[in-house]
Amino acid sequence: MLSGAGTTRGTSMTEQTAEAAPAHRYTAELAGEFERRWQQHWEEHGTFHAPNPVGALSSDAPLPADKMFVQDMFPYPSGAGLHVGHPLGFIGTDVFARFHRMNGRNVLHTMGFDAFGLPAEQYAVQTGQHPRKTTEDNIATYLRQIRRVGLGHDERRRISTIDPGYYRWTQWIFLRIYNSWYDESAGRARPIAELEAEYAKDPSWATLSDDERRAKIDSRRLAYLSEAPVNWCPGLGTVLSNEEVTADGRSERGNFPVFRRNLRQWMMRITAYSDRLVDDLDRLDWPEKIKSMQRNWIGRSHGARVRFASGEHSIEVFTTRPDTLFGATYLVVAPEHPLVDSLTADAWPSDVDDRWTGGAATPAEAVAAYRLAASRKSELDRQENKDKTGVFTGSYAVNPVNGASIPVFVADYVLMGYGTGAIMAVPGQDTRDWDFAEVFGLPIIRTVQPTEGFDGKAFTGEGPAINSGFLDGMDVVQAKKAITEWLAERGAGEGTVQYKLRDWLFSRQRYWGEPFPIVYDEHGVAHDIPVDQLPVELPEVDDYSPRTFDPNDPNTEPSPPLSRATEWLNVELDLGDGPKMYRRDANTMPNWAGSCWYQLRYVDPENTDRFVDAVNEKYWLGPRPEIHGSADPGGVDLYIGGVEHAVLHLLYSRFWQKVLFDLGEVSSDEPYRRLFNQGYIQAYAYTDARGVYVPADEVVERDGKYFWQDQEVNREYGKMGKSLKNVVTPDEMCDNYGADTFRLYEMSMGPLEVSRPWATKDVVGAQRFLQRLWRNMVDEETGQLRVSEAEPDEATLRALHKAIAGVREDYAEMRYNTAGAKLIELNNFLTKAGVTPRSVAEPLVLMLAPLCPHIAEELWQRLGHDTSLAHGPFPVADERYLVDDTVEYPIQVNGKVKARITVAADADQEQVKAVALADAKVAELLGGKEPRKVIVVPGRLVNIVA
RNA sequence: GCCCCCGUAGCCCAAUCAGGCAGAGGCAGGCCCCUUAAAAGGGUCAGAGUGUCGGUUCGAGUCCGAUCGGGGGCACCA
Repeated sequence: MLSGAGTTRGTSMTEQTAEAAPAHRYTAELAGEFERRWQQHWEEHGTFHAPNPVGALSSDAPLPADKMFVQDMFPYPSGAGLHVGHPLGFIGTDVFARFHRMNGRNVLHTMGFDAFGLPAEQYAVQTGQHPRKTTEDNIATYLRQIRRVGLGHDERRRISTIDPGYYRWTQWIFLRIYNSWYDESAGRARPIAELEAEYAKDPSWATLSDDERRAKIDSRRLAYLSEAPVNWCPGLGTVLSNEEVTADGRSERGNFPVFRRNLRQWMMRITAYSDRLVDDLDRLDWPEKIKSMQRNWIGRSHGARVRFASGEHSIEVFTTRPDTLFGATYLVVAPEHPLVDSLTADAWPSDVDDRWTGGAATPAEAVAAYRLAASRKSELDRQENKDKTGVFTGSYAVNPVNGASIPVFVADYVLMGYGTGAIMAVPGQDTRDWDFAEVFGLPIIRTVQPTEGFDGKAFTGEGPAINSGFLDGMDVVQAKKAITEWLAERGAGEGTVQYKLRDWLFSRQRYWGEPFPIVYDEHGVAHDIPVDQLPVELPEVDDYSPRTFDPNDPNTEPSPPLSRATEWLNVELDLGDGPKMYRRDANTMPNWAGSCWYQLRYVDPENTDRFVDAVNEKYWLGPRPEIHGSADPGGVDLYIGGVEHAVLHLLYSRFWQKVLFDLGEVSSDEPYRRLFNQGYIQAYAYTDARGVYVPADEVVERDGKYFWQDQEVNREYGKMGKSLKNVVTPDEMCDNYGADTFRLYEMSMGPLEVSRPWATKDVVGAQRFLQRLWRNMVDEETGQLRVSEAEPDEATLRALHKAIAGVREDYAEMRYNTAGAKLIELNNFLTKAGVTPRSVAEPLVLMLAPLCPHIAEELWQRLGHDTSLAHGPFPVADERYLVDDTVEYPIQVNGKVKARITVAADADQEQVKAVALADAKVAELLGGKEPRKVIVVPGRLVNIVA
């Protein structure tokens, strides 16, 4: 037994049962015995091997008529092992995969490991054990745990991102991206060589120096080095992507402060794909929640840039509401805006409002003080304190639409990182501007007629334009169009689209990641490693840690561990102009790199010539418009995982897929056609009076209160975790109940997408069902089969076919909880009947197989079949038994059920009505009067309105 | 502050898409059988009018509008 927690009682009870129970009862021991046997059988027979059309994994036998690619989100092999929450989605995909496999599909279902990552590296830093060793040990544990659950994986397709044979191709894809540029006019990525060829057509190209040409090319690459503000996290010793930084400016992992620093780092030009990443969401069968999170993150907004003259300068603002231009009563620029210094006037105007000066004698003093204060505010301060602050620059700008002179302010409610870092403030239609205008006593002009009865401040709704000259009377959409055209004609602005999405920071200062396939020459110029020299393998090092610093000290520099591996770092290579010394890139790729393309490697894991063979890729992942409609992007048929990767993995992966698609490397332009988010298994945890967690399995409930060792404890609801002392493991469940019981229980707890509390005491219900089903087919005393060869009666056939029809539909719709209930119902029918006809037992076993494959295989074999049921057949309902001869109608009088009648199923509405009115109880209630109305709902009920 | 999802027996959930008898299934509970005893055995019984208010309808758990409670996402993004 792996874990001692919570198993003492269970084990002794199991042993006791085993002693007392009939020899052939379906107990945890018996289940465990044949579960191990069937797991071995499947492995030895390659039961779940899905043949490829071509290559190493192809087969001589003809391919099945249809395919199905089912995938779980790439697990990280944590050292803590699995708890019962982890396999929930895995079982969900397994049931789906098994159902479709039984229906004759060629089903690809496997699982590999996203194995680079911080925990193994941190463990290595503490213990000196190589992260590869830690990771491989964890993978072995993980595989042992999932094997016990009976997942039908094609184990030939197991991959791991840390294998050089895998990350060779991760590096190869990086180079493909590096050697590409985005052609805006074509709307797709193209090889960088084609850009160079286009540049070369221009005679001036030849006049440029090598360095100038290189710089021009490099600035267009989809993977590029950039000296730009990045998220520097001293506590982790690495930089982070925007997606890895929480809204309050801390690292998602470790919760350390993150600072903006200018550093030279690798970036991925994901912004080139902003529009396609938004637009193509419409072509995906994904939960709306995830789509809206991605839309939100990309943050596309349509608007206009407008230029306001201020002295010799021009201040460009971005607005989504150009229609409100007549109501712009002041401008605001961000404290970091490059024009701030030149806009700052020498002296205040004589009539300056006291509120505008910040108490300073000159604008320069006021602005300097304000900028200093703003720079000291953390992201968190800026967010939490929404009181409007700012100072007047002393300058005025001209509103291009009416020539009005309006003051220019510096205020930190305008962010340099979005739009142009400057806004036109329209307090009448914007709450933030209204708040600011109130504090500073600025004029407010309404330019949209508020709806009647509106008594709020800023009006952000729709309405006709007012106080807006030639726009008056237009609705918002018309006015936007008209003013945008007006501005464009005068060169004062133009329509534009703005995004929140930023390029993806792609380098990390860690050891345990993919090295970059890049070297630098003596001039610091980057060169890519020739493809035939990949992979660039990680060197052995003595010290795995990056330098970490005081988490609160932003004035520190990243120092990656690979920069100390000097022998590896400095390398002699022949890159086409003879052997020369180069210096390797000491950064590694972020954890997300390996998971950006793993579905492609699952398809062709052993291919050494290509990352995936084109024929295999098209077969498993290609678009299938004939089935999914003309807009079908292709991709994995069902992808199940948690919602936490909504804007990380799922966005990055889509981006890589699109680049590879543009370059002609793959046939689908989306990686995951259908996405499904499973819920989480949650658990109760208990704390004592000191707030210390106590073992959850030792807590007892009395009168709605909870006690541990006779002291009352406080109940919390949430995650399962070691520190919360409430972990339940799949190993315990397999030991105490068997894997099939565990699978059935997890799938029966509720719909897959819903989070639910774990309740070990409820698991017995699933076991009892399997016990009864077993007993209906196998004699508990002798172990002999006890099915009847006699033909079942009509009622039994009706129960069977009703179950078949319902269960089939439930599996197809992933309603496993109701599928399980229907199987229990059918089994209860057999229990009551006291006899199990073979012609019912066999379909029942087959229908049980996706949920509980081991017991189903065992019974199938005992029923006399010598091949696995993994490939079906799955029963098909006979329509004959789905329609009843007679129907019982409840009779409502004024909406309340008062009587029941039974009529022939083919009776028409008039006949049903006649029988209903003739019913004695109904006649009595009507008292001889004519009903006002009689409603007959065919097959359902009759309602009489008296 | 804005947006999304969810509130059904003591508990987990069906029925909500397409309005038509509130119950498929499980846990816990009562009773009976089996057992020297026990149960993770067998059988059987009971239990809520669907968070609240209002509307539409012959008829509402289901549709619409409020409101309360829980969960999640976004948040000075112009």
